[in-house]
Amino acid sequence: MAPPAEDTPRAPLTRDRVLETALGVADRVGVDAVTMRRLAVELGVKPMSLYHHVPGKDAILDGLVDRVFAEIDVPPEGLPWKDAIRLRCLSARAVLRRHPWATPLLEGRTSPGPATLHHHDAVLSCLRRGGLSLALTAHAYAVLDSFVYGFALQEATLPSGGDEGIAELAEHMVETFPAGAYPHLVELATHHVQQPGYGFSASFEFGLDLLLDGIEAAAGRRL
Amino acid sequence: MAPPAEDTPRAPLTRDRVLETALGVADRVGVDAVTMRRLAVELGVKPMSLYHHVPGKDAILDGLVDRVFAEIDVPPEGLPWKDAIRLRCLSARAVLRRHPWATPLLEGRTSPGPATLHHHDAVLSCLRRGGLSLALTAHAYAVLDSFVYGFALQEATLPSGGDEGIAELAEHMVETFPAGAYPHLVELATHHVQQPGYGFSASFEFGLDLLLDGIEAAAGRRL
DNA sequence: GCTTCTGCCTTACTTAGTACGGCTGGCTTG
DNA sequence: CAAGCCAGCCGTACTAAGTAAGGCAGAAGC
Repeated sequence: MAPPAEDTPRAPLTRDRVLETALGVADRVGVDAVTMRRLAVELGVKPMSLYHHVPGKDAILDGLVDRVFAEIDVPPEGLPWKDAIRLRCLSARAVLRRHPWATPLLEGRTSPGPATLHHHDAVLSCLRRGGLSLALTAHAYAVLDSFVYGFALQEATLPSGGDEGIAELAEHMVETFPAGAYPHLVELATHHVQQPGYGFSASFEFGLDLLLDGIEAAAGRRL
Repeated sequence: MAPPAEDTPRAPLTRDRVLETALGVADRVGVDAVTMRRLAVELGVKPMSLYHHVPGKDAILDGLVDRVFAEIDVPPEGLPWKDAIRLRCLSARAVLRRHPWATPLLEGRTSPGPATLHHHDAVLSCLRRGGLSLALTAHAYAVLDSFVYGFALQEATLPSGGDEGIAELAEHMVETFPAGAYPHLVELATHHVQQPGYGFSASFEFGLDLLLDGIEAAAGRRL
């Protein structure tokens, strides 16, 4: 059937193929399914063979985080800092929506990879070249990161079905409340979340613009 | 030695005592040390006995999260919404600094406890009674939560030594960089973080006030 | 005094990460 | 061309952790 010269029983194991497989498993089944044994099966190999290419499971998770950072789009050159940062934040959130399992890993992982470091450096570069002082840059950096990760984290725990999924969840939760308890949660759940046109996502741009405008104003005051 | 009438070999096991012990272990050793076996030892009991008082480990983690929420201070009555929310956010962050292990647990846990729900309801109540529309309340809620959790999450992964600890970490990291790479990270680390008077914490109030002012302005525009 | 029930224990299974050493086939080297 | 070496993979086994199933003993009630 196949040409006998190259039946390639399988490609040789490499760190890269391990990470590739891990990313696939995480996207398809969830990050909890990323176990050494599972990866071994998917690669047609025995568990301990993985250790010849990665130091251990932590290194795999570190590698996954770095791959996710690498997916964040780089904005075109020449944009004003505010627009460039805005695009980066939007892209970061989009990436984290594609890989919801990744968000809890982002923080908490020590030893950032090259893509991670490069991303952070690029953000700082953009702010500084926009004329922000070092002190204000540090504030902006901390604040924007916090917001983007925090928001992504909330989205990651929400049901995957998007805004209708949220509405469904809200209905479920309200049903379990003791009657009369948490009136404002109930109000929000029934009169807002379950209304047509609701979108949790809209809050992201709302908050992001609040922060960006505020940073811009602070920059104008030479802070 | 001891009075024979009541040597109280040990208090009876209860869900509350289990949670109490778990909280202690998490604070002293970290949340990873909260294992069923460890809790059993601390309570002078065998592991499986715990299951007669809690359904499983997840329930214990849920309980811990709820206890943490319960520690958030309630602001005095009669404050303007902005001040009241500000105090709540500051208190929430302070609580999460006391229990750094808790931050990654907050989101991701399904089935929130009564203290958690009550806290959320109180925040919503405050915003609505401040005159914010339901839509703006939803935005404000999502945005503030994201920021507070995101910031706390960053703090949780930072070294516990406070701002000097950060400076030390920054120095360490810079040393591992290839020469010339990540110039802006290096600049930030050496010319800002390691300067006397630096405080990562200051960024929290910076960002919080940006958000609160922005929300207030939006409320003024009757959004 | 016997029953029942509550509270704790015993045993054992499952999943995961990973330490340690063995085997083998292809490439280097004489 | 043959011998050997080594990179890459495998087998075995240990540890830690969650938890399912049933047993036993002392206290409370009939």
